[in-house]
Amino acid sequence: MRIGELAERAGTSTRTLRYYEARGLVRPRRAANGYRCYDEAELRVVHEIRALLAVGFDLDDIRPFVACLRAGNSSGDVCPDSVAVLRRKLAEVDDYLDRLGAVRRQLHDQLARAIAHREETCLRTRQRPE
Amino acid sequence: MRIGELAERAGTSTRTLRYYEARGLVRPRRAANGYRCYDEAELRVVHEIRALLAVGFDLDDIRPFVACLRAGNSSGDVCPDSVAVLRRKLAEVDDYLDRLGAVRRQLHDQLARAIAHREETCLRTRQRPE
DNA sequence: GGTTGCCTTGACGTCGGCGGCAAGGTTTAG
DNA sequence: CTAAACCTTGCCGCCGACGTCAAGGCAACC
Repeated sequence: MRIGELAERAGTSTRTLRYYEARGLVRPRRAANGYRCYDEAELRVVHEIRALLAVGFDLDDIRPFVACLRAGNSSGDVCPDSVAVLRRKLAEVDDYLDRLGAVRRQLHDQLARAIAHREETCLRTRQRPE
Repeated sequence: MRIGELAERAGTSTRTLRYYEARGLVRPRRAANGYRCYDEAELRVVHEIRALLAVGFDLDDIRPFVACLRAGNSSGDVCPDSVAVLRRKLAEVDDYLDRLGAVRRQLHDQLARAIAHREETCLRTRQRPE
């Protein structure tokens, strides 16, 4: 299939597919006229890329998964390199969750104090005669 | 004080201070020779900016806090606009925490399945003679 | 032959918070 | 007089995943 059809079936743009190719993630054959020519397997690859991007991976991290799929595995997750990336990403997410939790607590406290201060000021203002 | 001293006392760079000025967050007077001239209050402002940036705010969100400080309040948090931003940011963080939690669960499951699959394959390989 | 709709490569724009450099002016100390 | 250490404005670079032209080639249909 050509690039337009793949883009539509994968729910993305032709620009995106060319970008993935430039980054070495997708390798279409070329027709005699120079047109890119993708087989069905590439649809699967593009879906894998999109799914991992949506989870927060960058394209470099996704490379092992694509290689794993290309090696004939039913899932891109099962190869050692992929598992290593999954472990690392999980650790990164855990880390980020911690920091974001701390941020949440700080924001919450900051907000609570601000509101408390406003209540106080409001009371004092009402007490003050005119 | 001049820009170099403020930068050092605030723990940042002169480039950063000029950037904040370009974004309208800091307004130094100018000396006769054109040099920027900051008073003590600006140090406080810069600290406020830095603290909020560290929490994940962008410069536009920080503007109300700076205005609040400049209005003479002891904290940049207590003005209505600041409180509104705090509320919104807290909601955004909560939202992001939810999504990141979902991502974490997906990564965890994905990793577990990949490892399980590898165990299985490993067993089958050992069973197969030679 | 002309139009339409694919396709190609190439190159610049986006967003945010700066870093870094260039080319020059100012002030102070020696 | 000169060097050092400030300061000024201005402009390009960065990162990542693309969007958005521009200029042109190819294929199919009327």
